[in-house]
Amino acid sequence: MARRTKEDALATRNRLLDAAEYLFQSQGVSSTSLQDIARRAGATRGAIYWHFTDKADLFNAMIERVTLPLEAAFFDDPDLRPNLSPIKVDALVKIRRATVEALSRIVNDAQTRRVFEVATQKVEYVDELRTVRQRHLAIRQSFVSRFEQSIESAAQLDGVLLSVPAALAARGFHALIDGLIQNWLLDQKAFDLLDVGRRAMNIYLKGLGFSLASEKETLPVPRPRC
Amino acid sequence: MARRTKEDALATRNRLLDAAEYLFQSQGVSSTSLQDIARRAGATRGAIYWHFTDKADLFNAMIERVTLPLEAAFFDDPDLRPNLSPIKVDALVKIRRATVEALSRIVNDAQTRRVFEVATQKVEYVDELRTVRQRHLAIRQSFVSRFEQSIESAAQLDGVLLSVPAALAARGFHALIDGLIQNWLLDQKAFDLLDVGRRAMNIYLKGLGFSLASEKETLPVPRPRC
DNA sequence: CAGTTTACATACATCTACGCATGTATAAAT
DNA sequence: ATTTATACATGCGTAGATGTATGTAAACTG
Repeated sequence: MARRTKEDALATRNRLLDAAEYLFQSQGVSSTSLQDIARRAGATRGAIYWHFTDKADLFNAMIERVTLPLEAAFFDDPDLRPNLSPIKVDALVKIRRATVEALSRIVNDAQTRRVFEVATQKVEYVDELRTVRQRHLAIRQSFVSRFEQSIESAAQLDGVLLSVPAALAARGFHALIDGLIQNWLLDQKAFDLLDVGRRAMNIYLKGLGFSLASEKETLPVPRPRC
Repeated sequence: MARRTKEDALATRNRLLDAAEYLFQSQGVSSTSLQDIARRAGATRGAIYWHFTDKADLFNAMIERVTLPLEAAFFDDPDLRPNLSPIKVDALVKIRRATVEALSRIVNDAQTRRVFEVATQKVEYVDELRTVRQRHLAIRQSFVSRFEQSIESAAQLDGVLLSVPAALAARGFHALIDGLIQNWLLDQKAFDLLDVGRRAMNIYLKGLGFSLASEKETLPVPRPRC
C-alpha cells in the first residue's frame, strides 16, 4: 500500500494504541494477539512492527500515553511544588486538591480509567515488562516523597505534632488512596469513589492530627500550637 | 506408568499445585505452560488433565488451597463473630487483632505471600477466571461488612459518634489495609508491612474518633460520651 | 525528475500450547 | 482371581502467535 504523510502515520500509531487499549481491557494483554490489534485498527501486523519493536514496547507506549500527561500535571503544578518561601501556604490544601483531582480524573476520563484497569488487572508483570514495573515503583516513590514533604510542612504550619514519622504517614495516605482506586476499579458500582475517597482521606488526615477546617475546600485557619 | 495409591495421587496433585505456584510467581500465569508445570512436578501433562479440567481450574485450586483456610480462620474465629450478648467486648480489639494477624501471615508465611503475589500481579483477570474474580469480590464484601458491623458496635460501646456512615468507614479501612498489602507486595523491602500497617491502622481509627487506649493490645477503657 | 526513504502490507518459517485420544500398569473392588 | 476403575504417560493433530524477510507505492529530497 501507499506511503502516508507524517500525520497519517501518527494517526495510525494512535489507532493502534486505541485498539490495544480496548482489546487489552476486554481480553487481557496476553490473550490479545498483535493480529487482533492490527485488525481492529484497520491495519496489519506490519504497521505494529513498524511503530513498535514488540508487544511490550506497544504496551509501554500505551501506558505512557496517559501516565506521562498525568505525571506532568501532578509534578509541574506550581501549587504542588514544595514551596520554600518563608510564607507557606497550607500544603494540606494542595494534597487534598491533588487527590480529589486524581480521583475525579479516574472517574470521569474513560481512557485513564481503561488504562488503569489494564495496568492493575489485565496484565502480568514479568521480566519483559520489568521497565514498566520499575517506572511504576519510581513514580510511586515520588508520590510518597511528595506527600511526606507536604505532611511535614503542613504539620509545622498547623502546629500539629505527628505521632508517627512523616514518611510512614505518607505511606499510609498513599496506600489508602491507592487501595480505594484499585477496589473501585474492581467493582465500580460498589461505591462512589469521589465521595468515599474524599471522606476517607479526611478521616486519615484527622487521625494524623490535622484540623478539618479546610475540608470544605476553604483556606485553612492556622491553629496555635496546643 | 503405574497407578498410585490415593495418598500418592494427592501428593501428585499437591506437587502440581506447588509447581504452579512457583512458576506462576516467577513467570506469570499465561506464560507458564502446563508442560512447564508438569515437568517441574516430575510428571506429565496427563497428570494435570487428570486432576484438573484445564489451566483455569488448576489456578483456581491453587488459589483456594490458601484462601479457604484463611477465610475459615477469619470467619470461624469466635472472637470475630459479631457478638450479640448484652455485654459486648470491644469489637475494635478484634479488628485490630485480626488485621495484625492477617498482615503477619502475609509477611511470615511464604506460601500465602506467593499466592497473593500471583493473584495481584501475575495473572490477568479475564472471562475464564470470572468465577475467581467473583469469589474475590464476594469475599471482599464480607470483609467490609464485618468491619462495618464491628465499627458500628465499637462506636456504640466507646461512645464515639461517627462523622461518616459505618459502611463508608469500613470501606476506607479495608482500602487502607489492602493498599498497604498490595504496595508491600510490589516492593517488599520498601517498608515494614507489620509496623506501618499497625500504625496506619491506628491513625485511621483515631481519625474515626476512637481512642487509642487499646493500641498496645490492652483491653480498652470505655470512655464516657463526651 | 530520478533516487531514496518512509510507512506500511504480504508472505513465510518456526515454534509452542492446547485438547483429546489412546495406552497401560497397578490398586481396589467383587 | 478376575474384573474394573484409577492414575497417570504418550502420541497426535491442529491452531494460532511471533519474528523476520521481502514487496511496494507514495512522499520526500536534491
